[in-house]
Amino acid sequence: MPKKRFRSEEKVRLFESCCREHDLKITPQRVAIFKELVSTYEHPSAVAIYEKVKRLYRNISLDTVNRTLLTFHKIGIARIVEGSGEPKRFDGNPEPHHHFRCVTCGKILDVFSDQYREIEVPADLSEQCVVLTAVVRFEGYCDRCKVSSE
Amino acid sequence: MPKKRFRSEEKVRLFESCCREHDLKITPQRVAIFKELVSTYEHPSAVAIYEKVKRLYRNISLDTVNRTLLTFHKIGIARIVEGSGEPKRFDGNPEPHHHFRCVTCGKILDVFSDQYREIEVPADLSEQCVVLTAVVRFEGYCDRCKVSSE
DNA sequence: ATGTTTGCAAATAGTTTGCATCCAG
DNA sequence: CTGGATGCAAACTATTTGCAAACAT
Repeated sequence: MPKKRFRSEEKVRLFESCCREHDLKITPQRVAIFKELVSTYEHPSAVAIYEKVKRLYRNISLDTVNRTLLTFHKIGIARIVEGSGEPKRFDGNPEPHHHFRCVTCGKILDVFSDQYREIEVPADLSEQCVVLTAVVRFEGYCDRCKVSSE
Repeated sequence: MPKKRFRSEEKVRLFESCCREHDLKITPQRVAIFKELVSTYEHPSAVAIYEKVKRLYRNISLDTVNRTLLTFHKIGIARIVEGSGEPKRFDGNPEPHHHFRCVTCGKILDVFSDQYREIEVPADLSEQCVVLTAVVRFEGYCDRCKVSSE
């Protein structure tokens, strides 16, 4: 039996106990979506996962995939790495700086920090790609929202 | 006359020469949108700018604001700091790591780098906010797309 | 003069919501 | 059994596109 399969089954067991912790039912759809999510490095969209999972579960709906991924995000199993769902936000400040984003209210703060004035690009990345920008992105609760999150 | 006004007019002159460089016509709408963009730290959305500019130009359309901001982004005057327009993308890898995003094809690469294993949160930020995550976000052209961009 | 820019309307894409049915616990 | 989960349809939001009229150069 290939090593990969062992790893995957182990992950699924961890996933299932995580579901129980959060009072989420372990449905075949959720398991399938989870397996798909952790078996790729492609940072898939909901549609991409939907296409793959549909092979096994012919009549799964895209909505279920969407809802499930958001649920995974809520309980910390998945991260959203692109597309916040919020409308585009613009910044006209040309000075190099970084950003903090409040996950509750969406407020964006500028972070001017000497420690990150110049971000060094890892060698193996700059060998592969043309890197134009490098920004540190902090997320959390802003001064207003942190109170209600305690 | 307040200092702010001088600064603003100086910026507008720079803006106008930038427009000429890129063969863009200097329209009152563009100037108004530019002024609004550079006079705020709120990282406004197109709608937010639209609301403000509408006070001066009663019948400006939201589409113009949208198109103008995208144009600004294209010529390097504005940065998009939230909402790529792309659909949400998910990552099931729990290991701390960073991301590179290709601005052309949208591909996202994982960046595992020792230099940024633990990102230090600037003191003045952590005093204000509860910081949950800190990620370096690189952008540029991936190995495939860099060829056509040369 | 002329070609870009604008404003309007319609189309599109991604996501969310409401609701009846279904199924895991 | 029973409440949460699912699938379907419809609603909603942000954004984009097509086009005629208006305007900067």
